[in-house]
Amino acid sequence: MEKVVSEAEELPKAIVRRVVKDKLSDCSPDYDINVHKDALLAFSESARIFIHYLSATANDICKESKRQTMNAEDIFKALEEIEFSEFVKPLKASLAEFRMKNAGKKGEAA
Amino acid sequence: HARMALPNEMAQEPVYVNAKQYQGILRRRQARAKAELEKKVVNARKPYLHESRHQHAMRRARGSGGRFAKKTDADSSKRMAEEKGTGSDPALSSQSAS
Amino acid sequence: RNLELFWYQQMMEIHNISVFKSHHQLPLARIKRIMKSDKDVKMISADTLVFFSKACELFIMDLTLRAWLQTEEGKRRTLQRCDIARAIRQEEALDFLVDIVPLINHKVFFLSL
DNA sequence: ATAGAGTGCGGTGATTGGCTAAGAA
DNA sequence: TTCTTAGCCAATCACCGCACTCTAT
Repeated sequence: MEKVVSEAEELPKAIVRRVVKDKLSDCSPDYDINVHKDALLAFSESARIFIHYLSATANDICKESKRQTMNAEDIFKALEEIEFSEFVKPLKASLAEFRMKNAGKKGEAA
Repeated sequence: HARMALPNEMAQEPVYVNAKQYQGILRRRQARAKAELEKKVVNARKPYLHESRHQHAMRRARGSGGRFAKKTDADSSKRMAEEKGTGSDPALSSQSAS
Repeated sequence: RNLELFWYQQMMEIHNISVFKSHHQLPLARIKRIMKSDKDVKMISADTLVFFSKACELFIMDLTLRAWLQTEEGKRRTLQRCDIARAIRQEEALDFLVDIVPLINHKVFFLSL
């Protein structure tokens, strides 16, 4: 008798709640939407499963092309495979963001 | 798109799912069945995650509305000499301030 | 003159970068731990981690929108578990969650992968 | 050579419960 | 209508990010 998943492998409730509530206030700006506790748990769990699902798919695609380390293209392909291609565009934007941040950090010259 | 009849877990009426996801769903289902069989798996949600944080919450000052109140030096410092009516009670009878 | 302008522009650039970067909601360390709980996952690059973090965030937002549609249809002001369950049944791409969020009121809770 | 896993150290926001309005039924 | 429950507050401390070193390729 023990817990199936460690709590350490779950996303923090407050953070999931913030993301959900932010989106809800975007959906319904006129009045506030409450979030049931079990609904929050379902969001958290679904997100966890989504990570595993995307991860497994991207891994398959990576192996399929006989490479060892997963790259961005694998993830984009995986997203299309699991029919979340709508995420690809915003993800590319966040990639540029991340590259900018990294470039700004490492490049030190005067 | 191709769909597969997935036996519903607790009803007799099957649910139709995306064929690509069918295998993965079954895999997870049988993994769970296996774990239930060999480990008597139960999901016991703890009421709280950390004992120390629970104790902290129980120990904290509260307004009359049950909300956490701002810490005052009156209670943090051991025994304040005496008196000093802590006139501050931020708790209002009304919850929303809009 | 030009030197001052140059450094001013550099500072603006840096400011823009630091404004941009402040966009991860989900803790990367937690995402990494979740991914590593799959035994097939060995190494995770920094890029990959950021992708998964953002993808996960997008996923939560997408599921929230679809669930909220159900909340509205029920003319309620509280998003509840059944809203998510019905949203999942309404979109084929979310079929992988059918066992995770069942329609009937049962808290069947989860085994990892 | 590069690039990610491991480790340790600060800094900090997630965690947390009693009361009651808000809302599900 | 009755009755259940989610939001509200903010102080501690577990954990996240980031620095570093070490190892693999």
